[in-house]
Amino acid sequence: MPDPARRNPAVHRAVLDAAWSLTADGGWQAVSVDAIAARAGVGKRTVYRWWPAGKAAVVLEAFLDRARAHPAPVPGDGLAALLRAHARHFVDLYARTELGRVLAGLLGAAQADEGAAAALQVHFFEPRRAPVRAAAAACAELPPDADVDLLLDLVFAPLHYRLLTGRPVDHAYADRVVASVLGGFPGIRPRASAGSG
Amino acid sequence: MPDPARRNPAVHRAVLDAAWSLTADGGWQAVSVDAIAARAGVGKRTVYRWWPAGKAAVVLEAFLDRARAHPAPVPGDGLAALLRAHARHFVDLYARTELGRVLAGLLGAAQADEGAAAALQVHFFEPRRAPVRAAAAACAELPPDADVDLLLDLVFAPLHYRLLTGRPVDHAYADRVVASVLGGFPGIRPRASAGSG
Amino acid sequence: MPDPARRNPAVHRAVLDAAWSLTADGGWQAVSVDAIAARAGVGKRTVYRWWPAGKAAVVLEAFLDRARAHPAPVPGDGLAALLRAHARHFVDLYARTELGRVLAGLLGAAQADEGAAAALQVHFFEPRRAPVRAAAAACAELPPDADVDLLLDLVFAPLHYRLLTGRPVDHAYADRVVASVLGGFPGIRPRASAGSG
Amino acid sequence: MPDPARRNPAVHRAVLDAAWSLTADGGWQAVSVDAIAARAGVGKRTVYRWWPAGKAAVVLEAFLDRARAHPAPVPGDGLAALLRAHARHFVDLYARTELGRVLAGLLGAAQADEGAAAALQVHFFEPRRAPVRAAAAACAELPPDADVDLLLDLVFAPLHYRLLTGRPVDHAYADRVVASVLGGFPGIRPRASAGSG
DNA sequence: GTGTAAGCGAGACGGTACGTCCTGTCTTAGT
DNA sequence: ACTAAGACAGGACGTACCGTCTCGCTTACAC
Repeated sequence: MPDPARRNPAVHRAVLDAAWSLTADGGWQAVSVDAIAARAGVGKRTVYRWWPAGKAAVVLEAFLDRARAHPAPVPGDGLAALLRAHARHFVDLYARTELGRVLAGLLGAAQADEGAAAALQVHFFEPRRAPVRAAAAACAELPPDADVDLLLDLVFAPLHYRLLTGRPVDHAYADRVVASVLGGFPGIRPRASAGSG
Repeated sequence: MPDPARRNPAVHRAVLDAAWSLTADGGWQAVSVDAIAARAGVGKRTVYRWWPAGKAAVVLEAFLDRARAHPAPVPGDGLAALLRAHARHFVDLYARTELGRVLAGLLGAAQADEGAAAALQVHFFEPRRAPVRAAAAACAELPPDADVDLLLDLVFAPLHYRLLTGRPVDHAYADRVVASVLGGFPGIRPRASAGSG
Repeated sequence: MPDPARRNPAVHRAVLDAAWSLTADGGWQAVSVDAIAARAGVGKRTVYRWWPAGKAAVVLEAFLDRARAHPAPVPGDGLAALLRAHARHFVDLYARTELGRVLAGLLGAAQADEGAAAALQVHFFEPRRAPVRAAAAACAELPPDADVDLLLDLVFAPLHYRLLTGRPVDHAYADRVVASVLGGFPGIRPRASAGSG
Repeated sequence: MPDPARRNPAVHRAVLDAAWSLTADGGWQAVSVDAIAARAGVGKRTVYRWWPAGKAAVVLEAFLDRARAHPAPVPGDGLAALLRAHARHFVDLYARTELGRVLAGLLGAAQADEGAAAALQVHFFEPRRAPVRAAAAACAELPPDADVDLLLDLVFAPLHYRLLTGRPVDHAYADRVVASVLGGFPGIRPRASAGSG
């Protein structure tokens, strides 16, 4: 375990930039530790020193680095506005930029790599969910015993799901998801029950 | 393109079985065309003859083959019962058997492999969604202009989402998802609007 | 252990030629399995398949291959002529061509590599010594109990020694070595012994 | 070029000892500058400061250091006694201790490293030959125009040759070499010449 | 029947990437 | 200044898979 204080920041930057530009150029499968090192003008050893888990770890950090540039929205009042704002933010980030394909690639790699899965959970999913969860829990519209995690799943899962299955996602879709989750699927008519006579 | 009539069914079986047993033994990353061929006692050439797209195609077919053994449920009356039955069926299949990790692996691979993504869409997702979509559309509770695809996303996305992020899924979760989607997230109180004074 | 019958002779040739040309261009330290494979237009795996011991084995075979082009001399009559012919042949081969530096490199590598040492012994030294030993033993000038191996050492060791210590070797030197070994170092005068009075 | 006066003698010793113990433990190929520095508790930089030529230079010095502990013999009278004493001394040093394998390793490395070759020549071969050459030249048995260098080659080359080719060397062998060189290979009978009828 | 065109087992092949190791230079702190 | 520690670029190592290919052997359909 090397001493982070001795890390050369220029090298750190160069590696992340190289990883990012490779990803942007040719997608997830164009990235390799060899290619990253070559493009960064860095020895492979150096990459493995700081990212022992290999390419997934590097790309994850480059991805988080880029995602940081898009701060979470400051929603208006109320639960609906909160969820809508975050859902639209997701769309802006991951359906409109290369970040979406990278996130998909990372989630894909995580399916075959326990370490990548854990890192993704710790450094991406949890940090994104936590503030939304807290803000939602603070909304007066939610009862105190509400399962906020379920609520977040209901809103964000469809967005991820469409991203991973290659189907389009836009603001309108995000809005309809939020509306359905909060108010129930629109237009449902109570079933003419057997005992209604 | 080889002549399917001349295909040796024993070879076909052996390859699928080998692929499946490798997956079961060591997970997605333990599978390789080399390993499949070796375990099946088959030439690599033969694998590529019938599955030109490589390991993802073989594992997909083996997966579908296994999944076929679990027929879809025959739900009772009504939209809620329909969705609940299918959601629970998903849980039974993919959270309680090795099929879940394999589906995750396939979805993962699909993120870096256009062909795998298409095959998964055509041979797995669509065939599973179609009957549910039809049955749902036939329910009197749904208005004729309802976006049934959105409804299916709302129900199935959370299940896939938790599968892919390695979190547990069970019948209770499935039930709550269905209930929330149909009736709205439980316990929501209308917001004391700004103009209520 | 791969089946030699399935070996592609063109590949075999290409690898040996590549190894040889690399050696000729830049000396022993310019050779690497990577470089051989690249110059031969061959996968590294292929090199390791047929020469599992790596670069030393390849260069040894390339070396033997080249050396084969220079058949041993057919000496005239007598032990002196025999040894002189072979000593001069050594000079012609190893002091006048690139073969000398390569032999030195191989012997050098053998000092740190048991396998290389054994291969060199079996495929180079022994096959060269055997015919000379036999021919020498057949000479009437040698008594039947003569230590022919010692004789060969006395003649060939100085040639190798000078090669390995980077000093020049020529026909004159070879001739003087042979003459000294057969007739005694020239010009020695018996010592005026202490007890000769 | 650093100032030798500022050299820390403890460091010097530690490096030589580390190099030697590594060599003893695992042979030539177990030695690396990294390993030397680590075992000596010294920075790599320090090693390269005082031995810019790297591992060969360090091991050479450690080797010379050890060899110094075995002073050359004080032979009795006469050329034969002189050469025999030095030949036996060689055997004692290099065939009976780890020094032999190290010398072989150094000679091996010298084949691929001009600097090592020169250092070996200057610091090992020449200093060893010079006194023997002088003592031999002073022997009354040798004519004034004798090629003493050839004589030394004839005696020492076979010893080195067997060392480098991994064959055994002992006092008896050394003695026979010396006897053959001085008196001619034993038992040679003049050839029955063609014109002897 | 017999040829002739597949399927097939086996595995060599050119390649790309992996993760480790060593070299020799350079940087940072500590003395 | 010399040192310990170790980051760094570079590049070789030997391995694993990939997807293509070339062999013989055996099927089985066509003539």
